[in-house]
Amino acid sequence: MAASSAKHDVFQAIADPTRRKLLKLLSKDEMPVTAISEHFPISRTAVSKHLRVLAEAGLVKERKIGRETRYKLEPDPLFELKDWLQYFELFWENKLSALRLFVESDVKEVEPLHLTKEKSEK
Amino acid sequence: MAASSAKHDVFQAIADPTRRKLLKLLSKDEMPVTAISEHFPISRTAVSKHLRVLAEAGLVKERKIGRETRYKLEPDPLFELKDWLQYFELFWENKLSALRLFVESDVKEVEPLHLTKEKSEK
DNA sequence: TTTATATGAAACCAAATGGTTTCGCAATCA
DNA sequence: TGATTGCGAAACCATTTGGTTTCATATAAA
Repeated sequence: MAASSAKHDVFQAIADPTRRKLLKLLSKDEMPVTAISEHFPISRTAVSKHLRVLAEAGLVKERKIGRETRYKLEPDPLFELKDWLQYFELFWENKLSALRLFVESDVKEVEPLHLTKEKSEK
Repeated sequence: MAASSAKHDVFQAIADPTRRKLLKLLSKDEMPVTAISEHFPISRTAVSKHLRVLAEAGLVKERKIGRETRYKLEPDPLFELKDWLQYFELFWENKLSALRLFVESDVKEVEPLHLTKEKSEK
């Protein structure tokens, strides 16, 4: 199951900014194509093609209702991305550890990259 | 800082499987181009081009040593990806919550989105 | 039954992408 | 001083990508 065999994988699907915007939009509501396209400066057909790419990657699900097709987010495939990222998290954590050491050891300020705070530890 | 202005952003950089493999490889060691290319079925020049894309996205850092150029992973830009993902995590967590509720309350009409079978009844 | 709406399919196009081969140039080795 | 190695730049190529416009079809509304 979840045989993401298709020609479009998640990584490729989210590479395009329009498609990323589509995903956000469809996370809020299930929407028909025409309504969706109103949020974009490109043609309805172009949006439709993006939607197909997303569908092939399993990121949206379509449902026909009368003459319209409604699309909605299907977030599951993003797990793959999360998994992939996880591996690298290891490395930035190492960096953060190094940074923490550095900060603790004295010296001035170091623009904490991203961390809110926490890990004051000890 | 981190003004990811360049023409290649992280999302696009990781869209290509070869580049993803490159990132993993370079997470282990800093390596010169020729050594790197030995891990790939494509030409050294092609690898070099991929490396440039990654560099533009800030995902690798190059260092010249004598006649060779060594590349290593620079994981920071992946934060952007993580942030982006985080938004959607909300949704799959909701799904899990919904699922939990469903299972707990054993109602039938909810149409378990993705799970083909299992826990369909009680 | 006509007419209008919603959408996908097709054909087409320019630009980007992922490759290749050839070439030039610095840096090291004999 | 050559000769060799490591690498990027350039030119080139086929395919993919992100768009467009036009057309066909199914459903809904008059």
